[in-house]
Amino acid sequence: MAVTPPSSSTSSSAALLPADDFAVATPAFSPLYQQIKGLTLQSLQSGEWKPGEAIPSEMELAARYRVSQGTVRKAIDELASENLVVRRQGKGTFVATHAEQHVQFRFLKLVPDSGTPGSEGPAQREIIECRRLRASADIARALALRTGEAVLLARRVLSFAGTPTILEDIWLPAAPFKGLTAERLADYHGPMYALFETEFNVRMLRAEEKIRAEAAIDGRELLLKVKHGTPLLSVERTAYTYQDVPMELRRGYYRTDTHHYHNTLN
Amino acid sequence: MAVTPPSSSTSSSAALLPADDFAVATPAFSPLYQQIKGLTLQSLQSGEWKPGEAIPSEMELAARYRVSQGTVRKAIDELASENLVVRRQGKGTFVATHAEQHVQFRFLKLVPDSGTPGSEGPAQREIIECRRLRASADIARALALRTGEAVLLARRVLSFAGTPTILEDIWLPAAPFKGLTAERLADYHGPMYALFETEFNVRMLRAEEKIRAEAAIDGRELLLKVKHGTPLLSVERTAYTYQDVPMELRRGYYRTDTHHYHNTLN
DNA sequence: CAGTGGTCTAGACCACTGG
DNA sequence: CAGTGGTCTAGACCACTGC
Repeated sequence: MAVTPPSSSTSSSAALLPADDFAVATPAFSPLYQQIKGLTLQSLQSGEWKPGEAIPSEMELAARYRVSQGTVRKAIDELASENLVVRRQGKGTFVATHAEQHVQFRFLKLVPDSGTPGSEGPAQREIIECRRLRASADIARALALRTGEAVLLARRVLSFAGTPTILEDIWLPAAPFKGLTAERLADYHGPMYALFETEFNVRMLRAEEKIRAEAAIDGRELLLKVKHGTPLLSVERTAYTYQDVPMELRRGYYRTDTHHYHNTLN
Repeated sequence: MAVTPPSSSTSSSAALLPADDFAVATPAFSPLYQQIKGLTLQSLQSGEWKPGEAIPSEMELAARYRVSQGTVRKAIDELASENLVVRRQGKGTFVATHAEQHVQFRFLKLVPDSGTPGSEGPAQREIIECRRLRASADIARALALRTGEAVLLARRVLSFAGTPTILEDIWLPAAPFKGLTAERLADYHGPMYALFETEFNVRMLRAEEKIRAEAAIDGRELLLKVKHGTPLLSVERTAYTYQDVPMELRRGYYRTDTHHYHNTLN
């Protein structure tokens, strides 16, 4: 079980973790590398290594957990494929970050119809408002809060080449983001998720989107400077941190006259 | 180089493939497993193993290519992660197929707002028309044809629970799909891509989509039974077969009053 | 029970990065 | 040059499937 000297070999099925000697519901065979992955995940979540930093080398981790390098490798492979960690040959393995990541907006799939993503230069941002309020039933459900709990709401417009293109409302649970102000948001240059990492120790790892077509009404036509009733892409995104805990709900309206949402299916 | 007896070891960098002893432009280090992957890809493409069939076991492939099982394993791992092949423990590795795949519509990301995908029962299909015509400039570009080359156009409506929900125009290059008729399409029950596999030996492996919001006009409002000007999701999908050759262009219009496009970001 | 994919090890060497 | 991730091997054993 990864602690025995070189006697016969392997074994695996036994536990490295506390495990379930009692109350076994499912035999639940868990490969060693999955356990290593879980432990590494815990270290990531606990902040033992910060975003952008290197984690210990495969050899070090192998020694720490008393397993072979190959087993650590497989664990880290999975973390890398989930974008929690980035491997760099010859340098090390690094905790993924939304900052300095050559793709500035990892979760934004809106691209210009012509030209490469980012060819329009950086987006101009304008914070319309930033308030603290109580979660309505649907917001609370999306953020796994109770109705009435405190949330922050930021509304902003992103413009490309001077054309307002994205209008979004961003809901955040107030507790983890204590102290976030409109000024802080407005002054920060760089991806919002990078600010969340450095200031609030909140890492967005994964997101789900629900996309619909909706007419520009209720003032959205004014903020995006389109005619009343213009079809817009409605993108509702829930972003999750460790343990699949939702930490952000974003309701965006995208103009699709000069841009489109790009997706790849495998 | 995978052909040497157990002397010292490995080597890899040398070629299993014809390789580049001359005219070396890039040193282009190619790991052995990538070469095995390439060879396996060729076998898949040539039809040596048909969709749904098992490919040789890892041991057999290792013997065939004179490499270790682990190297074959890594090659197949990548093919599996690209959904070209499906592993089933205890049974073998199988060529992926769009038929009998528990997800009936692998590339359709429209799901009902409530209930699980497919909970509405099977979609009703209605072929509106199916014609042979000459490719316009933009269709030709998307399908990597020359303007004026023969293409097939099928227009159909998919309904869920009696509600027309999807209207799509499907363009196919005429040559590979010789003999495809409206009757064949209408009579076939099951995923269209499954029919393509069995009847025309065309496998859709990957697709890209461009999504916009557009108003229902030009008769689309009639086919989808919505008011003129209703916002619809416009989904333009290009599907690719081996070697990234485009084999289908699909322009769909989705109603999003009862359904939404669902996407996961990692 | 044999055959398949899945896990694990120990050790070797290769490719890349930086001092 | 040493250190890191990346490749490859040979061999053992485990888990799952089906006869």
